[in-house]
Amino acid sequence: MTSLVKRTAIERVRHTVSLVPRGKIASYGQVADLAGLPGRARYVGYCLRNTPASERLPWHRIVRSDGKLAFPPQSDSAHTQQTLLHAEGIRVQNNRVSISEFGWQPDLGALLHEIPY
DNA sequence: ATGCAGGCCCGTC
DNA sequence: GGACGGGCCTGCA
Repeated sequence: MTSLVKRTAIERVRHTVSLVPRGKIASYGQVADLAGLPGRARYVGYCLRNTPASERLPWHRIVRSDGKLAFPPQSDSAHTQQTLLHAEGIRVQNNRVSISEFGWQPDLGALLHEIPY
């Protein structure tokens, strides 16, 4: 299953996002770094926006570096994201989550096995 | 804490 | 080519 040939950037991004475990969150920049695309946080946002729901990516586990959700507080998307996070036991208050509490801290050694970048 | 200006890099027009 | 904007980030006021 662990294909070592995830070439295109968008596939790398999607793959990396898919590795974020339930109940944890990661930032756009973090995903970009892990995907071997340092400095391209915005690109990660672009990818998620353009990823069809059929991909079943845990897009809701991706937030800004300060823990805030990337959507306007009252938007449908923000509401959906909050609901999904809540369902995983992640508390969302004032449109933000606690990085220290829920931030994903991957084992880089193990990741090297998943993401050879 | 909150806001904003740059800077970043890619995709689209 | 050039211009513009984006589910961003960092630094500084």
